[in-house]
Amino acid sequence: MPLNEKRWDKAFEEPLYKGWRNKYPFDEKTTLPIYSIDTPPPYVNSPIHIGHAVTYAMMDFFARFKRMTGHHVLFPLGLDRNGLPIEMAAEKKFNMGANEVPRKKFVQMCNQVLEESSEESIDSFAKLGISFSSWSFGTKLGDAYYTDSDTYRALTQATFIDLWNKGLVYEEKRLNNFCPGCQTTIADSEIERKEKDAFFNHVKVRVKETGEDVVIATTRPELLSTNAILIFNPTDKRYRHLDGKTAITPIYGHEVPIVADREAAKDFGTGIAYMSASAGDQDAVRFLRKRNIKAVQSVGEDGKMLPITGSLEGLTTKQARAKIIELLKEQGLLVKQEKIRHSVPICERSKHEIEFIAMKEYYLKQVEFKNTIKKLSKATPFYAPHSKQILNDWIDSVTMDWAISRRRVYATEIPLWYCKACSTSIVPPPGKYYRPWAEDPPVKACPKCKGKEFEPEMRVFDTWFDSSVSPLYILHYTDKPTFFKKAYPVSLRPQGKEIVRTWLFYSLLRCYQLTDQLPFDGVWINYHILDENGKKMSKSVGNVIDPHDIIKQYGAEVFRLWIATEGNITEGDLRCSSERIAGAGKFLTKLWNIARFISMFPDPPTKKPALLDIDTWILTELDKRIAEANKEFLNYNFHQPIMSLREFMWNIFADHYIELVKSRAYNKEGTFSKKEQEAALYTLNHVLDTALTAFAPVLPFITAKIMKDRCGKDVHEEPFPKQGTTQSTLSTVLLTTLDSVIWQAKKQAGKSLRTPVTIKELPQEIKPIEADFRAAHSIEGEIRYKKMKPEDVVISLSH
RNA sequence: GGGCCGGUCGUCCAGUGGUCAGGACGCCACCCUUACACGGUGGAUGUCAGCGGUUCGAAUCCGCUCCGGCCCACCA
Repeated sequence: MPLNEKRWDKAFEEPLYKGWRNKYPFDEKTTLPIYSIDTPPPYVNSPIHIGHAVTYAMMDFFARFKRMTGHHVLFPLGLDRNGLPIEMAAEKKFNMGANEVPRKKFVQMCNQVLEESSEESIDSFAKLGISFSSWSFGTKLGDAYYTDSDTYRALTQATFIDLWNKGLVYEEKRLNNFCPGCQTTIADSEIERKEKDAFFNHVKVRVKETGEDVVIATTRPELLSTNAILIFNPTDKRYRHLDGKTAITPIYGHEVPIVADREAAKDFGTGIAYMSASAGDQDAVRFLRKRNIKAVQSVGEDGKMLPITGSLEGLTTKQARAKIIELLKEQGLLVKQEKIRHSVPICERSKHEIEFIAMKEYYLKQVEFKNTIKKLSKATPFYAPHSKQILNDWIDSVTMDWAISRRRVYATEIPLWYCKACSTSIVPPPGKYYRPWAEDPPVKACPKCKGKEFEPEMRVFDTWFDSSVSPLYILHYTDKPTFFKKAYPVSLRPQGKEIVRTWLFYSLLRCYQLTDQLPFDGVWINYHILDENGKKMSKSVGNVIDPHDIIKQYGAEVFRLWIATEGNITEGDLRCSSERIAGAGKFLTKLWNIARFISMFPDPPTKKPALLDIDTWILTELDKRIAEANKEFLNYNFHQPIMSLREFMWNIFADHYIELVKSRAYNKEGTFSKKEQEAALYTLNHVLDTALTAFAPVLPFITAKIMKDRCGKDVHEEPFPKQGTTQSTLSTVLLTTLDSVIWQAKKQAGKSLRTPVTIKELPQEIKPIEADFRAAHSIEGEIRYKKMKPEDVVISLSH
């Protein structure tokens, strides 16, 4: 059946993607090998950005390819709805703090925000033609899921209970990263750094034994009350004589030791520094742990100074800093204030400066698993391989266990109660979703002291504690153990490089702790989409490209083709410009017209006819590309094979083969036999069908439409083409050069390409295809064949 | 300070030892040749960041340097 429309139109996409919405459900009873993708649930609160669009489209390449190679694909859609961003959105919307309203009310407020923002983001995915297993939210295998659903939270809690019972969780009071903005402890991985202006305050300190003054430099003078030690570098001659002496803390008069320590930098500040037991930064935290100095809190959980700081009590750290500077000035102890720029730790979400406060938190053991995770990392293939380094670097830098408890509201509750009488922890049985703050404990009396009064745990989990069990969630770890056993590990974990230290690391840790196995068969790491100038896209800069607009303007298919042709996102960042996306679309028109041309001829014979040499030649060329696609698609490399197929279709198949066999396909003058004509028709159709099938994972729309309109078949039900066995000896370079030489000769003479020519001698390789060649170039007269280069062919124009 | 990625025509990217270094977009010229002017044919444009080394031969391998981007560790 001939194609009617003159060119590909993005309007063709809508009925197609609508038709795919329920086309690829997951059947747990499948006998096919299972291929599962642990999709990264995007956060609902913000619309899908271009990076999501690109990476999800690529996951769709993988899913469609795997289906065509005989796999049953689990490709779930998930949305992440836990955590701070939702709380912050709710606080903003209702202009109320989370702590100002009853918990129940605040959870309702969060739910309302979620209600309003959830569905919109899915729309872009649908338009992109993503073949998710399901688009409806539910609890069946393959269903779309929310990370805050009761089922998901029940799984998170069940895994906590398991780890608790295995003795991998403990509670301890330690200096922790505390974000005054979020009012909660946060993990090291949630800390960013920011350059800030500050004053380096040079302060005199009296040495007790010698009576001399040394000058220390500090950016945090408000922590002087908890001064624990003065340090200088052992190689520093200026201070060597002070080793083992005693310093008297200014203002407070406490006596502290002076010691030599390698961590003191000779050339920084004055070379001698004080270390506060309340820790001014992460480095100090580590130092205190090393020297076994007991942490003393000087800043309260509300960010205000505690009584230990004397006259600073009740002030914020900022006010306290100003006040103590005044006090030091009054006493003549402030030598000078030097303006410096230094980096301070800030919370990656609220951007507040981190305070280090001693609080009791739950920890999950991870330090003792470092070597194990290193091994898991080693055993897991990464695409691209060099991305593994990001993970290994992070593993090496882990020095403390993971603080998993958070003092927030909209997240999975820690499922614990405590006996009021004897403080025994009450752990419920796994399998249900528990909200201790709203429910009674699972026991009537404390198993230890028979007490009947209980205190609920109010804290929640770090959201990565939820996300890190996504492989277990999508394969139904707890409720379908038989299926889980068959399908685990997940086939592929695709994710961004920026969450290697969180999502990937924690997933490996937790899934291993729970299952004693590698969670993934492979990890695919994507880099980022930058704007056309190579800058990171951000709302404040205003260089954000919305995938919605791209799809609206160019269509999803153009966008998908651009993704495959622009470069390789597993190798490095890619730049995105709408001009280049538009340029990619030209090939769709070309492909459409190739198909339209071929579709205008009568149907080819169903049985393969005897082919002419030139037919075998094009099949051989096609085979090379099919072989490459089969090999590279397996390694998640779509860029090269698609470029190569595109080049083949345009510059070899259309430009040379089609031009050369056109006359035979029409056979208007009866120059060719019916069999020969059929051979051309067969080859034209066969190449087209094969190429369309090979393009189908990347270009699902146009290939489906062409296939359907021409012969009623669904290209996505076809098996991926296998490499054929055709062997042709005809040289592609020779043939294309020769075409070119003749076209050029006609052009230079200002003649039409149909102008008859006489060519007395041609390279001998052309002899087997003489009839096609003669017809294509309108060659008249006798031709002799000999060994020669195509460039040396003499063309004489007949008229 | 450590790590990763990159530095190839005006622009964006391929190319990981072997003939004149490819493509796309853009540019120039000619052509509406009955699938396609979102096309065709042809053309211009590059000391492949720099220096040194390995090799018969290097954009490609090794070393150093410089320049971008990102991550980590950082300085009281």
